[in-house]
Amino acid sequence: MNRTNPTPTMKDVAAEAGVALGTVSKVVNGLPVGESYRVRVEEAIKKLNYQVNSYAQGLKLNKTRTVALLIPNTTEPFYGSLVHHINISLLKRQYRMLLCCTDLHGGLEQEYVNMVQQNKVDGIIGLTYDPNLKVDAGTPYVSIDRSAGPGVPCVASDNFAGGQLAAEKLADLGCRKVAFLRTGSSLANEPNKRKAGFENGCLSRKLSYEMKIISDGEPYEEFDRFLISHMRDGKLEFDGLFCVTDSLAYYVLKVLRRLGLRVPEDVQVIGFDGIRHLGFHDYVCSTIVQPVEEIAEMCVTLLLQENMPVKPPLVCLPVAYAYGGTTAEGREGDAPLSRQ
Amino acid sequence: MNRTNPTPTMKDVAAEAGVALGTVSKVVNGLPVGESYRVRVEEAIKKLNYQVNSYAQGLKLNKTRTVALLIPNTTEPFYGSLVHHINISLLKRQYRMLLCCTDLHGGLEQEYVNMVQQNKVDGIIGLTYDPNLKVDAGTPYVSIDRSAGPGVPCVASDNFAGGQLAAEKLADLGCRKVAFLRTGSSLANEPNKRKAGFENGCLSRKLSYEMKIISDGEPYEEFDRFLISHMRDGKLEFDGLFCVTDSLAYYVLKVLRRLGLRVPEDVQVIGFDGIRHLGFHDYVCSTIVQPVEEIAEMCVTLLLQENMPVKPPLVCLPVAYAYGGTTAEGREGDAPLSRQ
DNA sequence: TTGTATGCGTTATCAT
DNA sequence: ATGATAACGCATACAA
Repeated sequence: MNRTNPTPTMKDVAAEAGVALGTVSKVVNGLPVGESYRVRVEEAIKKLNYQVNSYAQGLKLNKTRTVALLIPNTTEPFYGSLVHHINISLLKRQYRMLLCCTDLHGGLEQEYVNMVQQNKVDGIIGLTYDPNLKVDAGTPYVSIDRSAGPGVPCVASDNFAGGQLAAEKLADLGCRKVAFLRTGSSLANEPNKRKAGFENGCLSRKLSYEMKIISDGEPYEEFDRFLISHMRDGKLEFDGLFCVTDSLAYYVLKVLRRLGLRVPEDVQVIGFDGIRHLGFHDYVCSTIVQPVEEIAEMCVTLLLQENMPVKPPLVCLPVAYAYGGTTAEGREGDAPLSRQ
Repeated sequence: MNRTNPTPTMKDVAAEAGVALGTVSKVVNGLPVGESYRVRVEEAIKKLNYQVNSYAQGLKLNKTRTVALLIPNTTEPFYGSLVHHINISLLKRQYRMLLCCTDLHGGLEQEYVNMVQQNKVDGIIGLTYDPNLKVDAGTPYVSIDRSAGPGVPCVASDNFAGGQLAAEKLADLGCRKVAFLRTGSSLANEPNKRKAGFENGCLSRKLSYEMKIISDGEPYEEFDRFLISHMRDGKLEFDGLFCVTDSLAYYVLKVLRRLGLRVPEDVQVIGFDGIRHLGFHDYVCSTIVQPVEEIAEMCVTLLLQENMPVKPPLVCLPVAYAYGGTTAEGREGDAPLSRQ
């Protein structure tokens, strides 16, 4: 009544309750305090609608309950899904999440790291492409899909096993001659292991295979040319294709359609990621599904885990095959989900 | 050298440079200071790798350069796109963004509002569904797609015009009898105006139309039944469909295919949102495109605009039609973009 | 068990 | 123009 304080502080609460400042702090933090005091303080808190100022708290404790997530964007489904699940894992633990989309211009990643470090985040989770990103040693850091140096855990799907699984599936489904199609970043990261896993699977199943790998700048049309060059009398030499992502598979499916090839009758296609159309409809294609939720949870767990003498340098989470209409397989096992 | 301070403070910089604390502050904040002092301070900053502690700054200034974004999720493409562009608009202005995905359980929206208010954000942008969400009067707030009471600007696409445009397009493309299919939240929001706009367009073009509107809990199969009930000898009574979202259009396209109907030959379909497959491939369908980037920019501008005596209660941004393969139209004008 | 006093790192007000 | 000092809101060590 005496003053019209817009946002009440602990001092106001103390005055209102007629107790000392420290007592209020203890009540707020759940420390033992006399019953009668506790009640009075809680009443005052309710009455004034008091909330602790997390900036004052953060300054004092040097802990902010805030984590930054660095990711290229939230428009591509895999990233969007990752962001979503990391956000939920964090919120579950009462942690706030600072989002930094990095792909507007290259080289911005370091800038964001600096920015969030200055903001005193308690940790950083990053899916980044800057090979020599420097994050302060004092800031806990977990990297997704890319090893970021010693001491920094990397969380990823088991990409090697996924590639192998793709080869095995194609073999099981009757393929004799397959191809691996890849595009993407040329720097060392976990998804690159899909290729090695696929090769390994092909070899162990005696599957004859070829590779078409284009690098970042090159146009997707290279794949058109590759496929056309492997056509004989309107038939494709391959009866199975493994695309490094569902996104690429989507493109390739369009090319195949244009070439008059039927999927899966003429050629079977397996992608990677486990993307669903529009977020929750059916799969884009038969695919190796990344365990996005588990990746999210693992990142958060590793990041926030205290007193861990040594953190695992690389955590690979199991992938699974899912039928998505572009393989011969019927619906046993993993049926494609659609809304409802 | 004397002490191994993990993170240097202004005091350390002052000591290093041999100047007073206040001088350092001025240099950091770009206030006028003697040239020789400035140089010495800047050198010390570089040497110690000093960064201002934004928590101390936030406490002092009661400004945090942080905005919270409340959104259902980042897995559905429209939301993902919105998050992305808002993030970019904010980062451009050196603002940080706190992300809160709200759809894990209902009713959590209020909890997040409290949480971020306590975190002293400078503002909140929300795409929310809680009809009686209470945000502190002191916290600037901008709502997307839903009016959130007096004094709170609402930013949305021009949904009415979009609905009308859809009807006009269908009429232009030769449709005689069309239907509007809708599902979604029953509470008052801007997207609901798509229906009124569509009706208006139909009336002005003398298009005969019907509506099929199902509410939140009901299964999508209601649309199957609706369409089947309007079949005559294997032909659909409608030659045009307007779906309230691209997501619904995607579902409906599958139903139509199952029913043996060709799109766009037998029936043309227009959706709403302007979603692209996997984020950057072609459109899901011919569609009314929401200007997501402009919505994002408008939200941020309105939110951060100071000294605005009165903020606009409702801002409607122009939509556009885009060809996406499910209408008769050729590729003139808005061709469907695909990678490359 | 409760109250008091100090300091977290910064900005801003005031003398100098 | 520069330097000392108080205050932002909170937690905590210490005194009562």
